[in-house]
Amino acid sequence: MKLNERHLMQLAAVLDAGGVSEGAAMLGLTQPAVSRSLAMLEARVGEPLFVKGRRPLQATQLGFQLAAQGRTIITASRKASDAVQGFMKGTKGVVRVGGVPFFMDAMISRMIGEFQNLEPEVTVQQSYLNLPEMVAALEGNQIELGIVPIGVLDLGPGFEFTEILPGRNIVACRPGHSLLRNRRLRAHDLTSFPWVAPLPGSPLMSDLQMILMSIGMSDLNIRYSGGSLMSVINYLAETDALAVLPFSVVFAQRKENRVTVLPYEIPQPNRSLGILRRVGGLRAPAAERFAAHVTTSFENLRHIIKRHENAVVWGR
Amino acid sequence: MKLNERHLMQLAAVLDAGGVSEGAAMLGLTQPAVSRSLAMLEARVGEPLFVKGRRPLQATQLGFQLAAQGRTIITASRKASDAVQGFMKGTKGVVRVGGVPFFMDAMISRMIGEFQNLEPEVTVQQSYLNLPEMVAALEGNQIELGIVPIGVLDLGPGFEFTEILPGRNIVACRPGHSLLRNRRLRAHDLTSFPWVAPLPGSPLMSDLQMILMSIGMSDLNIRYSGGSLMSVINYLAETDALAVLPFSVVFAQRKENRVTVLPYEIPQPNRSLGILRRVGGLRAPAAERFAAHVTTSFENLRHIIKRHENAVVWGR
DNA sequence: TAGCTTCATAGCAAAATGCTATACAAGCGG
DNA sequence: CCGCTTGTATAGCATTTTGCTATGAAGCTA
Repeated sequence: MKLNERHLMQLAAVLDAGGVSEGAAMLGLTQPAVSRSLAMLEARVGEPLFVKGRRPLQATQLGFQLAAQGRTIITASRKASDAVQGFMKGTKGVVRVGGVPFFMDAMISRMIGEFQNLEPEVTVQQSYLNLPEMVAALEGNQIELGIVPIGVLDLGPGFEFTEILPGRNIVACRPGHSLLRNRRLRAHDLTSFPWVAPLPGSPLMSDLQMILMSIGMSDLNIRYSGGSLMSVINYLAETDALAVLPFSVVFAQRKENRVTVLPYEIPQPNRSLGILRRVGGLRAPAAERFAAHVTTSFENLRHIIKRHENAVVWGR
Repeated sequence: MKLNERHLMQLAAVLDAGGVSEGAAMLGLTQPAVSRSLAMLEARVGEPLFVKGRRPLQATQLGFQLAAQGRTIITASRKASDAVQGFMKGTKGVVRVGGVPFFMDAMISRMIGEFQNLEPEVTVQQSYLNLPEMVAALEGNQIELGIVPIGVLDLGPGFEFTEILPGRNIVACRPGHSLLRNRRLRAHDLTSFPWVAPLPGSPLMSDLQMILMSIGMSDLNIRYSGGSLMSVINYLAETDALAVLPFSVVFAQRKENRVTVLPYEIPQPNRSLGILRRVGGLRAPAAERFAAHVTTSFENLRHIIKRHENAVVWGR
């Protein structure tokens, strides 16, 4: 007993509007069209849906039950239309963002929150990815956007990279660390403390290698590795350990005052944080909106950093 | 932007089945039919719903969102079909029962419970009506069944009355009432106690008038009136008041032992409790089932009463 | 009972839907 | 890398459905 969904919708409209003519008008149809639909539905069902010879129109119990389903069909249909509208305007839908863990935790998660204060109907699915997986995920349409630091731009065609912040790493430690009292730090000062290692495969890991070389040490005393940003910060706050972190990540934590910058010059990576996406990919207006939001947020952040640095010699 | 609901359903089926051909099969259609539907939907939406040139078929985010709506449409449609099936078998739907208050409270409410243990998907809407309103409600299709005591069967055509229990009233009082100790009660013994009056307009009210006449008193000492069955029983249990009640109603309360029958013969009404319904009315299989259940329940009750009376001279 | 309003039916044109047959494209194994 | 397999898109056609206008029938109200 398969019923015609259109008929169910018309039934619902008629009951809600209180008459065939009104229901037809509500759907933008003529009265005879709806009248026939009801007759066909009734014939299909084999039971009366209306009490005959009654004005104003009165539905049977079965009529009410079917109308209830018709109503949910109407609702679903309108939701579908709304989803399309919202998708095109970028005010609805799902944005899947992959990113390197520390930046996601330190900055992007906040920006997602800000963004959703403006666009509450956009859902964001965050995932943690480093460059290789990110490229694969973009190509496989698993994510719309990637947040990643990239050096040489040799990703081939089909990808677009929007720079949002120049890469700049620092050595981080807890406030009150004994090294902060030294006027001029030497390399061997740093090697006498334990270090936190970033995740293997992350850009920071190769940066740590660079520092190692510049310091001239073949290996550091690494006692902790694998933690997320919160873990690392918690760890740094409790110990005298040192870690290589992006400056902006530490800057974003300035209000909490749990980590600070050790004034020691380290070699800087030739790399920028940016938004990676497919250029030939599918339209995803909500993702574009989010990308724009992230871009302007970082633009603002850059100014804030500059003002901050002018005001105080931060980290000393 | 009005989308075709059928297309949305097909989209959902295709995504759930994992392919156009499988989705088509699931809906009992051919692959080209569904393929074209998807193309039309995509054209209407103006955005791709599938990632092109990918096998296995991969939907876009928008495709997923629309499919979700399609899925609810499919569900609603199936629910509508189920509602029809259930209606015809009498296993689904709404039964609206009107009845005289005391019988509804004493017996029918229990039977509704029993019935729904067998037919959990039938909803029952109970209302309290006396005969005139009940006839109007049946004619106006506000209720399917009425439970009412009727004397002369002059309801005109279009109504059907199924007798379920002969009318038999008794005088009720609390167990331990002083009158129960009297061997032979006289009329004036009863008039020296206060009485509970039934609701005005109820059959019991006219029965009370009859008793009044048989006792030869022009008025009784009425101190309480208007209560539902529970109120009346609570009242009787607390006082030495007397009340005219249908025997079966008191019998139904025998386990609680809060009211009992005073062994005094009163004139019996020429009236039977029964189920009233429209004969030319709409089919209502669930209501028929319920009516059958009530009928057999009362049939059983009649036997139980008989056995009970054989075993003990009840009420003394 | 007359008149008004509202629903049902008739008849027709246009669109949508379904089918079969066939062309096309993506993955896969040799 | 080529052909094979599998699955999707397109073509063409018959049928059904859907929409409209015009008109008839039926309740309600005065």
